Amino acid sequence: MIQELKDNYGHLFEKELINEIAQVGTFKEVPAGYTMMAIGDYIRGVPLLISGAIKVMREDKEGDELLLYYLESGETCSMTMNCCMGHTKSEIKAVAEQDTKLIMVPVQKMEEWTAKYKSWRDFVFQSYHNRLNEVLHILDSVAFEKMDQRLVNYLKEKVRINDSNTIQNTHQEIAYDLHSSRVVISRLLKKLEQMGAIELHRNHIKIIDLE
Amino acid sequence: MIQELKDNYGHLFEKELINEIAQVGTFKEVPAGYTMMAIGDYIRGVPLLISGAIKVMREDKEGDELLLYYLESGETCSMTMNCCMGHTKSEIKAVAEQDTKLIMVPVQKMEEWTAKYKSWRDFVFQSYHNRLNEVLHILDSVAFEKMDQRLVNYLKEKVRINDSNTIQNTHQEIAYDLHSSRVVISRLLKKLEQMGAIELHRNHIKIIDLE
DNA sequence: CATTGTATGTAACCTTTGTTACACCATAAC
DNA sequence: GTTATGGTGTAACAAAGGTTACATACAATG
Repeated sequence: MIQELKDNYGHLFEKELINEIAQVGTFKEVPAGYTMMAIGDYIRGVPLLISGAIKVMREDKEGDELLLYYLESGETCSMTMNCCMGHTKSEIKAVAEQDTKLIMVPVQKMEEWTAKYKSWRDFVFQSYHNRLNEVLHILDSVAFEKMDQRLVNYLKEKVRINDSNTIQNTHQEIAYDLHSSRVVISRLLKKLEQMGAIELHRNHIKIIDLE
Repeated sequence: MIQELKDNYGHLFEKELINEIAQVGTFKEVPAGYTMMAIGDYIRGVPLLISGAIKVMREDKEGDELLLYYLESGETCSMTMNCCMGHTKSEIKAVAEQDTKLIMVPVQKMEEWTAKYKSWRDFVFQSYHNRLNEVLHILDSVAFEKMDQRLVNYLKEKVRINDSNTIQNTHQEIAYDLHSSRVVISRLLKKLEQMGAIELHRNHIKIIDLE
């Protein structure tokens, strides 16, 4: 575990902090598709990602979903901290986008380290900073852009996160992420195909050129 | 200034911190409607609100706006901190909703106090926590609700912030805040009037009962 | 009182998005 | 093979919201 911590967090944390994390943290491996947190869950710990990616979503009362952002290696979940601080339940849902390795740190340590280590403090602030910006960008997207542009952004981000030009999703799954309907997404995807930007196949989409 | 700090922040900060703030902070008074920050501005300091309220907005490239939330007394602007940390320009616009009194603290002090005072640390985290939640609620609203419901939410919030059942705005101004068009807002307001929820007048709206 | 500028009301129309319905096709299960 | 299941394509329609256009009303000013 120490080695993985050094590889992914060595440039962020001082040696003593790395050691403390190694002592109290527990290593976890979760498969793609695994639901790591649901709305209303109580928070047990703060995750530090080693590899893979986690998809973070918002949900309304009717169970409608909206993709917020992805967490990648070297990142943590501000929302989790958010909940710990407020001693409230989770307001988001988190699902492994890929097979993911991470270290869970008990929440009590958070405050202790915040006082003790400048590097931890900076990390937590930076994390809040990043998350706030990402939520703002999603808000921009939902408020100011039309569905065709949102779909293109979505596909680009998928390509980046999974580092592959093939997107392994059904139209229905994409519709859930964008909080739209399958028919609308199929329609817009078909338009993109006719423009030569993508190729449609059953259960996967090949990205040619989203310019 | 000390007295105002004690009144509004005495329950949050220890005496030494209050004294430090009083030493380095500058007291400001801004009239309703004053633009305190525009997109792209560099940040000079962190504001601590004493009285009044500040409207925080997002803007896209075309200059279209969207109301994010209001800052009230005892609150600060995480976005500002956000920008200080990243040494980036402002991503939001801030306009005084009412005549507002506040204290500006130079950004350099922020990091110093974060190490020195637990109460300041807690305040900053709490502030991030609140802002993140507010942005999430706006996102919920934009993503999951229709314009009629968003309008009702908007009117309710206006009543709360200004502590008055009369809203001093034109339909056009409301349309800007909700990123809609004047005609749509007039249409929906008229519907609310016919339902007996509000009374429409030139330049102001009287709220009767939004249930 | 006449003029001007701004706020509001309303109709007609268009675009985007969502809904329903159904056909067709690929794959896996039998 | 046949059947069942789930994914995709498409048409027809509905609803929400945005746009254009214009009438009207109010208030401030000269």
